Amino acid sequence: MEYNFSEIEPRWQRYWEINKTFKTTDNFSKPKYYILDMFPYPSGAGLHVGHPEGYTATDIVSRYKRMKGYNVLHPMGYDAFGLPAEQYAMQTGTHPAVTTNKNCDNFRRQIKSIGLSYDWDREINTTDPHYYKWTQWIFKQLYNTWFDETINKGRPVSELTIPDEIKSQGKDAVKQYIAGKRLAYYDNAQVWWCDSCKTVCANEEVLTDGSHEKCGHTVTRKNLKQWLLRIPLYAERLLQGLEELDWPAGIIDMQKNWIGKSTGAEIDFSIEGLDKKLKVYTTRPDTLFGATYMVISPEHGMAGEITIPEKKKEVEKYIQKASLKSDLDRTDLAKEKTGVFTGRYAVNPVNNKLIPIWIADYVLMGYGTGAIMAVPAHDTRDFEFAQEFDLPVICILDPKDADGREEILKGLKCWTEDGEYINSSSMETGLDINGLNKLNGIQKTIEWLESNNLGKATVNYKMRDWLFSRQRYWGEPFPVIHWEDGEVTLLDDDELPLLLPDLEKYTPGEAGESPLANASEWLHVIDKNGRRGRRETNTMPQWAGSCWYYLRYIDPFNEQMILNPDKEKYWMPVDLYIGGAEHAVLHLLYSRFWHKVLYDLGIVSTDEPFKKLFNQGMILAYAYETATGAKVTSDLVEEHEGRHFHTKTGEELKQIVAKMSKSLKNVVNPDDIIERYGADSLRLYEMFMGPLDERKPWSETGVKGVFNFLNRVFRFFGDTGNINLEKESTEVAKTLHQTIKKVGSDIENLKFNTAISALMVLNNTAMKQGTVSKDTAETFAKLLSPFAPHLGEELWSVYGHNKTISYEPWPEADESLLQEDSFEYPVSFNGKMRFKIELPLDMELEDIKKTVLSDQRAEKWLAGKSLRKFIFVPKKIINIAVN
RNA sequence: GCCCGGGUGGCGGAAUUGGUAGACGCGCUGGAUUCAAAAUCCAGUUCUGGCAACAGAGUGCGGGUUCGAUUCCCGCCCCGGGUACCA
Repeated sequence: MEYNFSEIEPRWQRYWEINKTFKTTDNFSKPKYYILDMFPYPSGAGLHVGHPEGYTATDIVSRYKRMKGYNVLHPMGYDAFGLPAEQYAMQTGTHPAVTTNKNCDNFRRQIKSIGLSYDWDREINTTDPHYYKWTQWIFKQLYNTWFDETINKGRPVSELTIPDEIKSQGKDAVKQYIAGKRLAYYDNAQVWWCDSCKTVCANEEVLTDGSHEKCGHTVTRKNLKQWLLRIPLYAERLLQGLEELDWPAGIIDMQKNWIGKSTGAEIDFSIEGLDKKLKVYTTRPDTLFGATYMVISPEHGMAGEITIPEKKKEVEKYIQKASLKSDLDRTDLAKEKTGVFTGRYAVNPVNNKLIPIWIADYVLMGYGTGAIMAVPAHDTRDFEFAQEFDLPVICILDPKDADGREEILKGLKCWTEDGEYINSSSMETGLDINGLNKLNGIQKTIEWLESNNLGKATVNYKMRDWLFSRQRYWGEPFPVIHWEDGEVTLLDDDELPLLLPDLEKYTPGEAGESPLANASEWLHVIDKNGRRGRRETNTMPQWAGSCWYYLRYIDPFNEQMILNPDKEKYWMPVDLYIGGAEHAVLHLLYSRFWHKVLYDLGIVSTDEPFKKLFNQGMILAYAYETATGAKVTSDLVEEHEGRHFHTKTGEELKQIVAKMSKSLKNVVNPDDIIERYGADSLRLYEMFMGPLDERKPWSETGVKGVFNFLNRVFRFFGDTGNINLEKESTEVAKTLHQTIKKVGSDIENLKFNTAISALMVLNNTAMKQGTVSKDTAETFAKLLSPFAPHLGEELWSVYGHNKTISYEPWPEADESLLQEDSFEYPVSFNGKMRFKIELPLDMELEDIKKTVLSDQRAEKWLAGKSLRKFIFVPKKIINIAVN
């Protein structure tokens, strides 16, 4: 009988759909398992083979967990706001909702054709007003929350105590005070602007080379009034929370890095001739004695007053140049140090020495206090600057036995490591750290600073406020009105959702405003007192909808509340979350932030949303190039005997691995694979290629390999003529139970490639045996079904069952069958395996020694040598060391 | 520069974390079946030498620890990702 996948697969997909096989109920008595995929942006191009990789992995775990008796929540939806649909609308006038719905339909069709066991009744779409109503509602919560640093927790602004001195200044002062505390605020900000997308973007969206991660165009700086979220207030919580997560170490590192915690001290320097202090932040207060100059950033607020009149012109010129420089490609210019002397001096608090104050753009306004004390002897950047401008270098840290100590002591070389302090005491001020090491030096200096009121220990974070508005049409509108008198109000809950208005045209409004500025009817509002107002024209970034979608799956149709608390308590947290590593800092950090705010407000019961995270690796493709490195599109390549040639020139080509791309013509479409080999083959191949988290190249012959395996399975296990044994043979029984054990533990560890290989071994063993018992066949079908569910169901029905295999109990391995009473020991001489010998497990060591050493095959390795050591490791190895 | 990954046959990849290196699959070689091909089945397949039994070498490179190292330690090289004047 033929393995007719194109008949089998749609038939089971219909069965699942009609019977709602994978509908999840809120049966709180069962143990739950929430398994989530990062939902896709439904692009017009449809699914690529990368999507089914993660989806199949989660599907296997879902099906396995169901068979293990769990109540499984496994939903799917669409992150459907986004630029492409809007750009298409600009060109064609088609409403983005139309494009989006069409693309979602296509995605749904494609996803269903893979046989994934989602509960389709919970499908969500971020562009659905029923959904974004709650995105807007969360924005309101952020707006109405402040962060209480004394208890490290977000609280409603209604619980914010207003200091009396603010109260006494009147209503506006109070409003301003509250605005300064809200997690969401509207303010003038230096923002990154992408001129290609005609929108601002968050720091996180700008790549290292200064390009926009969405479109690749270089971004520029702009000053605009925008919505921002005070995510740094949660920096410590976001950092601490990482400790308890079962996430890839790399992602944890990246998040830690992004948060960028550093500890040090803020130190006040008095300024000669000015009744003001200059505050610096440093991680090395211990090096104060080596501070030979100071630097403030060109944007520093005190630049003007610090600069002496004679230097004004020069300084202004430098500041002007620096401001232009931020518009250029900064990375190229970054290396060379530039700066200008202000003419003014500060007083070093540890020894009262005067040190010059410079302005230089290597000091950034956005970090610390925007001012530093420069210690050229022990900081590479300061050292470079000192060399450039011939400033003194005083070594205060003896590197002891390090290379180049002499040069370091003379200040000719920079030393950033530990050592022993020298030149670090002052009779005048009473501080002396000579002889101490770095750790103690830092501690003692901070104590001295604090007791003399000159500074204090401080913690700093790299993470900045999150720029939360975009000049786009196709996003969630802010439920915000700006009134003519300057007041900003939010809509009431019963006014949500604030719907996106339909537009005639989707081009941006005046002066880079969002297209919503064109929606005049929608835009202008009048309150009951006749006051005029204008709605916020910016929309939320795409991250907004994906920040909390995992919560809505739990209760997708609740119109009264974001989700029911009982359901939330049952289903949260997400037990397993699989998606691409490209979201390491963006989506995963933003989500965690929102979640923590919702937790503080009592809306969710867990502090972290995603317990276990796993990243699937990218699927690459083979590409071809000539000897000179010129790429050849895949349609011009032919293969003979494992070598590759150009179809036109006959030239031999080199096979390389590259990202799938249209230009190389090596993009694989899952639809084609399903048509030729079936969904089960697609699933199986994607899992068999290699470890889930590694990047790996697609190979069509590899698909044929697993297709071949499924054919063999169908021919053997699908033929009841082969299933006639009363009692299973020992060999097959043993392999079967080994396979049960291995497949189960491999699924738990997401090692699908080796699980499939174990199934192949079992199939090979069974086929060799020629006939198996019904129990073996049914067990095999169960083990196979999470991986190849259509074939699993088909076999199950061939065995006479009329109900789905999806909820059949997962087989248990019979350990007694795996017990051995003997073991075939490899015998090595000096670590090199020479022969094998079967020995009973209960044999005494002395007998083993005698048996092995007297074995005929041992003779030649012992001849003329003396026995040094006899190593016996039970059930492992015998090694004989000879001289 | 710094922080993570990763280098194993012709290819994708296994190896219970110190114990038989190369499971499983692809490809290739030979054979069976066939008028022939496809499909299928059987056998072989790390490299070198040998008809073979067998021997030697072998997990990026160089050292080390150990009875024994793909696995642990030290020093390098290459590839991929992240990040970058963060004081």
